[in-house]
Amino acid sequence: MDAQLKRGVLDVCVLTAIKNEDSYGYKIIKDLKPILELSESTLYTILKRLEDAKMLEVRVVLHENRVRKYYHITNTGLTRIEDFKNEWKELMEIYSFIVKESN
Amino acid sequence: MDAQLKRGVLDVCVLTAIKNEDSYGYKIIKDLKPILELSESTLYTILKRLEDAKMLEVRVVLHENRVRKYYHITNTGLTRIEDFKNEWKELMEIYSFIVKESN
DNA sequence: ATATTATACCTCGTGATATGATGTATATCG
DNA sequence: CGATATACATCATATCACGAGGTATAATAT
Repeated sequence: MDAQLKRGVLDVCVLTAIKNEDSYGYKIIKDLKPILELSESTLYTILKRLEDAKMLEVRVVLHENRVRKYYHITNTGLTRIEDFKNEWKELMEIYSFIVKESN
Repeated sequence: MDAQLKRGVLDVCVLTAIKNEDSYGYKIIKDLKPILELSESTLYTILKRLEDAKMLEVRVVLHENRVRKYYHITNTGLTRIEDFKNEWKELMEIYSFIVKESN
């Protein structure tokens, strides 16, 4: 999938992957795999960005001698998802324009 | 509208604006205004990029002592639009995932 | 025993790209 | 005569996806 098209949905996908149950990087990548392929470097960059933006809160857990960073979505993060849904409506209008003009 | 979400559709919008009738920068901005706001710096950058990618061909015309650059879409440009429509299907699946998880 | 794979994190450099600021020039209208 | 419309262009900046590379432990295969 085109990288440019991905940009608008990537962070919302990550937020969605965390929304119903706290999760951590490695698991998020596996969970999203059927929906959207994303590399570790991409994901960890996004997680950092979302944490800085206070859309996620982090909790470090030791699991079988390995560090796991569990992320929890905040209200700001939930708002981001809702905002996206509204932006999607605008995007649908743009798509309609493209299809309409194509024949 | 979020700049990141725009990125995936901007070039295809410009191609669509030119598709049925050759057009030029200034006119494209005005034509797209109801659909999508884009600045001159953005548009001219995109036109240059699409021309470099052989998706557009340019023809310079003198109109009332002012230079106009008319752009014509190529087969490569038309293919880009069709490719976008297929990518849109993938994007719809991602959107479905986001909505489904948000119940 | 040793090599590979899975789990789990991270950073750095690069390339693509949207956009504001700024610049040039002509025509028209108040 | 000044403002606005028409019409082009470039540069610097900021954002961001992603490959390449790094660290470390546990489980599985050879």
